[in-house]
Amino acid sequence: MARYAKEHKQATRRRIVETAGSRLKRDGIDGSGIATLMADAGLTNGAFYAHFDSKEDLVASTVADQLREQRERYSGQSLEEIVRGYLSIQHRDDTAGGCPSAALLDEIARSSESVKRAYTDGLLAIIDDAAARLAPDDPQSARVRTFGVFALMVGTLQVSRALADRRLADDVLEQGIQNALALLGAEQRISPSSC
Amino acid sequence: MARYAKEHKQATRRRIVETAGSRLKRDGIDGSGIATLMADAGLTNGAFYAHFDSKEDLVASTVADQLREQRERYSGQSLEEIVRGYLSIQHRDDTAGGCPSAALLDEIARSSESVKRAYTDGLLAIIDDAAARLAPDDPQSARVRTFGVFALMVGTLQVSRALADRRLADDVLEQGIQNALALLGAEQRISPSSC
DNA sequence: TGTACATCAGTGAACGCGCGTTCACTGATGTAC
DNA sequence: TGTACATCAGTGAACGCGCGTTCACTGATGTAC
Repeated sequence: MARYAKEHKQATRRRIVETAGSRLKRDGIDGSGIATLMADAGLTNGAFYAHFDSKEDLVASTVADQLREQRERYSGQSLEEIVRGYLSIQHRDDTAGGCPSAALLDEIARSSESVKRAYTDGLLAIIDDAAARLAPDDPQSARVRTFGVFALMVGTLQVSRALADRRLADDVLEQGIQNALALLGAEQRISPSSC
Repeated sequence: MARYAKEHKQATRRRIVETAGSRLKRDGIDGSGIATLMADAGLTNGAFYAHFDSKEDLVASTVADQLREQRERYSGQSLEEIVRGYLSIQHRDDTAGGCPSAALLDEIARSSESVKRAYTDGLLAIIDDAAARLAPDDPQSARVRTFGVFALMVGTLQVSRALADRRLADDVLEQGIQNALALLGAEQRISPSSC
């Protein structure tokens, strides 16, 4: 009945979403056209609408996929490793392969509700993972504090990327590591021994 | 000799730069066309190139102007007032009238060297003002620490803007205020009394 | 004071191009006989 | 085993539109006589 293995189309869709991840992070949402996104996946523009309702639909799917990938990456690392990797020079210099928040956050803020919803849901999963590790007894209370540390890391990476002075940009990253670890340390101190 | 008062053209240029500030922050760099930017200033697209070499030239000028305006705004406020104003719900909900870093940072990071240079220079002036207040005896040493607090505020505002859940977005802002004040406090403690 | 003129800020149409989206089609596939 | 066929993932040209940029022009201005 099925002329192609039923995984075929799904695999193509997954390939589009994955290559779109790099392209969107490198060139931005407004800076990436459908034809380019499809060419990255080895296809032509016409096939796009067999997989997605609209560009917005692809962006929402890609944002969700990127955050899922980030979440998996973090699951094998300690919180300190996450901070040091996130605020590393390699990550700063690899926008296309890095954190979708740092690459796209202000475009996501300007996007439709569906993109923001995909972003919120995907980010909450990451934050709740980290919060559970930070305060195993009461992860709910650690959620907002974890958001705070995450926001600090995102802002630091973005500032470092936007500075034209490389040495200054490197110093800002290093300062960000210290700030993030200080905030994490302050919060970890809360459960074992207050004051 | 001069058919128009010599301030005339400069005033028009200033008007374009000012109205472009709001438009760029609202719709992004890639999201704002020349014709729209000129219409905002009450002009038509053709006059653009009498004032600027290119769109990039306008963007660099606008980024510099926006940071100059921000700097003036902050000069009349205490550091704590700046933090509370920056991470307020009003600022979060007024992208067009707010901080250019929070609105444009990842597009600036993708921009040409000249835009990044304008951003770096404009931001350094703001940071050095704050560093001088934080550590009057040795502002140079406080520069990078001030960058750290600034980056935390930018990231927090951006995350708050991108979240689809308003209550969560408000909580993130509040947490950001506490984090920023904690980092400022920790640093102020350094000069008066260590430990 | 009144008229002719040079200046130049701003107009608006046009350039080639890429955008998001649509659609008639192609051609490789697995199935049916 | 070999041929005819239905399926449908993917093609590529086309749609109207807005992009950044160029340019021949208009028309209000202040100056010169």
